[in-house]
Amino acid sequence: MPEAAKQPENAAKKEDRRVRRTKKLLVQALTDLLQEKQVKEITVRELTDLADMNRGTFYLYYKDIFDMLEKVEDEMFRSLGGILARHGENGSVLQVRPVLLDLFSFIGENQAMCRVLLSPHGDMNFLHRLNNVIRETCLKIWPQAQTPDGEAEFDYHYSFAVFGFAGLIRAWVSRGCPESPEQMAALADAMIFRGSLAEP
Amino acid sequence: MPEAAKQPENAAKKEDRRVRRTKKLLVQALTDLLQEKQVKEITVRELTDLADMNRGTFYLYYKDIFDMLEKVEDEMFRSLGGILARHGENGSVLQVRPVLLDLFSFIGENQAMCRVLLSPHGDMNFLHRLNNVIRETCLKIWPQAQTPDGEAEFDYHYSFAVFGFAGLIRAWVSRGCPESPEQMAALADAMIFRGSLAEP
DNA sequence: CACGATAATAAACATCGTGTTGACTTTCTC
DNA sequence: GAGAAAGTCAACACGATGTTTATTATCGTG
Repeated sequence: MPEAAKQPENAAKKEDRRVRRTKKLLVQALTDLLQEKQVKEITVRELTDLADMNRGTFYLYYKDIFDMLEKVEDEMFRSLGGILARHGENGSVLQVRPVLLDLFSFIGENQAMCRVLLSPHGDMNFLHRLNNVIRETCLKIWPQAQTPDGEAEFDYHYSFAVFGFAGLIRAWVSRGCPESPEQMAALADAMIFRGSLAEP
Repeated sequence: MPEAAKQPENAAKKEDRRVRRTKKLLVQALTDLLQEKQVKEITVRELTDLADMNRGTFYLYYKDIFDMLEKVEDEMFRSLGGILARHGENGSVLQVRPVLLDLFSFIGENQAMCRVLLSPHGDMNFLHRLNNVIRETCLKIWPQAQTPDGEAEFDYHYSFAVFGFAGLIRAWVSRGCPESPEQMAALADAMIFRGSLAEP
């Protein structure tokens, strides 16, 4: 039985306009609510009320609020992965500054979501996923960084760097990103490689 | 009507033995549950079931699960505040290394709670409170650190340092604290003041 | 444009956790 | 030992959940 490929596995095919609209409204509502309360305090009812849609519609796409947050993060990491991959594809040794610049540009474009994810109401899992993505990318495309002094040592250095990086991002977006991505890239570069509280 | 001071406002007075036992059981149960699931997924019922006590008893002390977590964190920050205050009381300029040593010792003693608070299931608010405590302490007892280059600049440097510090702690406790507090203090010192990915 | 397909709505449902109450039993402190 | 306070047990109304059904609105395509 042929049962021809009705829906192409290639999910790149654009979604129905109604679906896009619904998801966008839900994400917008979630972003708004996350500014004033914890994820755990948000109910499906108030989310759909704010988005002005039927409660049942939510369950067409998400299992619960947390599942939704995770899928939103998935989308961010998909973009992030693309950025990191582009810097590693030419085979040469990674240049740090351009990567940082692209990262800060991307973050600036996604201010609202980054702000809530790193806020006190935010999601610790986001930090951990960020840690893993950057760590593994560095392992792949930055050979000389591997095992500076044992596996644990490596873990410690990267945990510090990535969490510190996240802290910098948090401070930046919570101020509304007044500095340019170039300035922030330079600042991050200095703090990662020469110390965050070092005397100049 | 006299209504003499029945319960002394001085809360330092030891609690009833039953209260101590109940709270300890609840904290233990919470710590256990946080190892396998998000805060938001924990119900009062399963918490009290695990602690083997009546559900109503929980509400004698806490409003809900999140309120409980916050009170547990309060206790940690109370201890932490004491540690930081002791280093600042002699009036002299702060010595960084001894502070770091005491911090890592304290964290080692509170491994279980630190592990869950900084895990993917953890609490972002904990990170922010940590940030504020350390930042304000430094402002008080470390005069030369004030406004290295404007208020924003100061914020960026401390956010990086404190979040990085938290990342280091996370990596350490998630490995079971195999290194000594002395080793970790030295490592943290180096990363904060000379960079986390600097060449040696 | 008109068609079939599919997304969204509306209402109803059982289920579960919540937070609070009152009467009781146990345990602590003095 | 006596009085006070903590813990237990059962019950309650309430609200959010997740699922279902029939119905309507909107979409993409030929």
